[in-house]
Amino acid sequence: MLIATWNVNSIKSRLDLVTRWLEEARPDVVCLQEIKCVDEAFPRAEIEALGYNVAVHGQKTYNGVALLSRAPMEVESPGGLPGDESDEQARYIEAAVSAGDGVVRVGGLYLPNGNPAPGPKYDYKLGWMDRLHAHASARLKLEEPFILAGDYNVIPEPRDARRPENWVGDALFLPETHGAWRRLLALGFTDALRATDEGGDIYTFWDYQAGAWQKNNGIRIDHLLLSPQAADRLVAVRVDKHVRSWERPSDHVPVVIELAGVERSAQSRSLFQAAT
DNA sequence: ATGGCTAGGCCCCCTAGA
Repeated sequence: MLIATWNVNSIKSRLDLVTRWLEEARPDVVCLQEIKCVDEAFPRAEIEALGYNVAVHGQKTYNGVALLSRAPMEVESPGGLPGDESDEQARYIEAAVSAGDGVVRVGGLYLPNGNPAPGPKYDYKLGWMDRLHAHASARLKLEEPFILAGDYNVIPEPRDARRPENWVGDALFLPETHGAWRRLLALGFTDALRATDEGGDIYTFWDYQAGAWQKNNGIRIDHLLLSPQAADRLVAVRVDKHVRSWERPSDHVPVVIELAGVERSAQSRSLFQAAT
């Protein structure tokens, strides 16, 4: 079973690339972030035509998340991250996806950027991370395969940036951000990429500006965190870096994991096969 | 990054991103 996350930076501007990548990668479940549209404006029919069920938690202009699944899914309603009824930003969606004779729970998230820090936006980021911690802790008690995937806007360590010195003082790299990230992992999550590759120079975002892509001046901020039951089944992780070189790309690229012991849909394929 | 792109909005200049 292939599960992916991708910040597409507007689904309307990126629809052609998204369909191209879905046909190429054939993931079973996809978490999309920054769709930047209301639910009604999501290009549902075009995605469904590729064999996906679609669940959307959007808003006008900013943010917005969606889940795509080949298998039937039961979506948590209403969307949004629990813990603050007054929060109107569309940044979290969760569903239980049927997988063989079992279920895989997937939470798709778009964690606030938080800049400039300090300030109200950074306070919102830290508050959001506190709420994510509380929600994740409750979900882990279910002892299910659970994947929290998305754009975390967190550079976990210096090796996750080509130029870490550029990020000192940034909301993505501040000590308080790192503390909240580590508390989340300490609940019992596994950072999927780090479970399979201890090296540096693995990035998921390259800025549009200043030739960042050409210089490989990237950062790793898109992550899949796995519950113990999911980590036990982790087979492989892949960053689809080549998508950044496509025409009119998102500034983020897809990250894909393969879980074993969960039946693959007939049309999906193994990461190992895809890599050859 | 002192912000060099990119996207959305009601839109010819602003906000936001990371």
